[in-house]
Amino acid sequence: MTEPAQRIKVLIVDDHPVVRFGLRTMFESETNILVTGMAGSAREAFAEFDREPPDVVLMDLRMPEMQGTDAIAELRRLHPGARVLVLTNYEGDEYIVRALQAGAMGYLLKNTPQEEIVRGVEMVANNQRCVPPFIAQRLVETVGRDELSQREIEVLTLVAAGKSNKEIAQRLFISDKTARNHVVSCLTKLGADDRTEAVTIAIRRGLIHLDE
Amino acid sequence: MTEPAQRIKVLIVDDHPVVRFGLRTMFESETNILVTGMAGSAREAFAEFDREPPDVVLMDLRMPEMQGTDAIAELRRLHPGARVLVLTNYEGDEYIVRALQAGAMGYLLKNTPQEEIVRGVEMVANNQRCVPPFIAQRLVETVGRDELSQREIEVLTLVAAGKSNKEIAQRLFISDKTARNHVVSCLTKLGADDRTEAVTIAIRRGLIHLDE
DNA sequence: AACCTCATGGTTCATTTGTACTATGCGCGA
DNA sequence: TCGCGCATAGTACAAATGAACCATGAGGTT
Repeated sequence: MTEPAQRIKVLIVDDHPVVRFGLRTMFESETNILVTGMAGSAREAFAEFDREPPDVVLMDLRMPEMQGTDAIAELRRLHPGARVLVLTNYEGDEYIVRALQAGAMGYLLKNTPQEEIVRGVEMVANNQRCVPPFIAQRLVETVGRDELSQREIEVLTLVAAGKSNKEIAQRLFISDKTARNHVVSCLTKLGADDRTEAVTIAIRRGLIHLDE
Repeated sequence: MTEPAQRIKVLIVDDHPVVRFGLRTMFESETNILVTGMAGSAREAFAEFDREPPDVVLMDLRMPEMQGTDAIAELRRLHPGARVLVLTNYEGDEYIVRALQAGAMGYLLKNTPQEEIVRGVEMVANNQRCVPPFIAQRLVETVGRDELSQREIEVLTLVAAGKSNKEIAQRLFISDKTARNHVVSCLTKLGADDRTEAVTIAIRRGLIHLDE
C-alpha cells in the first residue's frame, strides 16, 4: 500500500518555464513518480488533464488568465476526484485558505527542499493531506477571524489607492458616511489602528493586491 | 568571436531548489553553456566563485541572510571582473535600479522563456548588457525621480505599520512636527495623495517591505 | 564663499479621519 | 418568526492629517 505498483502520474502546472523544468528534473530521479504532463496556464492544464488524467496535479497559484484558486475549483468541478497539491510562493493566509477551500489537498512553498516536495506528492497520491507546520500555523491563525465582506474589500482597495472616504463614496455611489462605516469595519475586523495599517495587513494576508 | 571555443561557465545562485534544478536542466541542453556551480545563498556563492570562477553568475535577488543587491556589490568588490545576470521575480523599480547600480549586467524576470534566458547568459558572457524592454521601461521611469532619504524611508516604514505622526516622533526621538514634515516629503516625492497611497507606492517600487 | 540637501522644529488652518453611537431594510438560516 | 450580518445613512465630537508656509544648523559640492 505504501509502495504503489504503478508510478504516480503527475501533471505540472506553472507559468514559469524554469520551474516546470526544475520539477520535471526533480521527479526524473524518483522511481515512483512519472511526470505525464506540463502546462503553463489553467486552460492548458484542463486539456492536459483530459489527455492523460494524472494522480496528482502540482500547481502554482499565480498564473495568467485564471487565478489559481479558481482553477482548482474548476478542475475539481470537472473532475471531482482530482487531487491537487499547491506549490507556490505565497504565504498570505488568504491564499492558503482559499486554495484548501477550493479543494487542494496540500500547500507547499516553492523554497521547499526536493525530498519534501516528493514526499508531498506521495502523500497526496495516497489521499493524505500535505500541509506543513508553517502553513498549518498560518491556517489556525485564521480560524474565528472575521473576514471582510466583498464591499469592504472593494472599499479597502480604494483606500489603498489613496482615495479619501468622500472619493470612495462617489466612486461607489454611496454616502460618504457609509464609506466611512465600511472603512471602520475594516479597521475593526483587521485589528488595524488606521486605514494605512489596514491596507498593509490586507496586502500581507492576500486580501487585496497592488498590481493592476 | 561570437562562437567561443570554451563553453560559458555559469554559477547559479538561488535559494529555491526547484529553480536551481530548472536552470541546470535548461542549460544541459545547451552546447555552449556549462553549469560549474550552484549555491543557495550569498555565502555559498562566494565560496563557489572561489572554487571555480564562472564567466557568468546567474542569481536571484531574494535570498536568506544577505540581500541580493548587497551580494552583487560584495561579489564585485571581491572579484571586479565578475559578470552578474539577475534572474528574479521582482519588478519593483528599486530592485532594478539597485541591482544595476551594484554592478549587474542584466536583469531578467523568472517567467522568461528558456531561449531568452540562454541568450541573456550569452550576452552577459560577451560583456553585453541584457535588460529587456519591459525592464528598461521601468528604469527610464525612475530617471529624474526624487528618491526618498534614509530618514524618510524609516518614517514611511512606521507609517506602513499604522503609526501616527506622534508615535513615529516618539519612536525616532524627534518632534512630531518633524515626523510630519518627513511624511509630507514622502507624499511630495512619491506623488501620493495621502499617507496610505504613499505606502502602497513605496511597496510597489520596492522601497519598503511588509515582512519582518 | 555660495550653494544645496537633509534633518530638525515651528505656526496656522481647513479638511479628514476615527470613535461612538443610532437606525432602517434586506436576506438568510435557525 | 426571530435573530444575525450586511449595506445603507445619519449625528456629534475629538484627534489626526495635510497644505502652506518659515527657519536653522550640519554636511556636503562647486
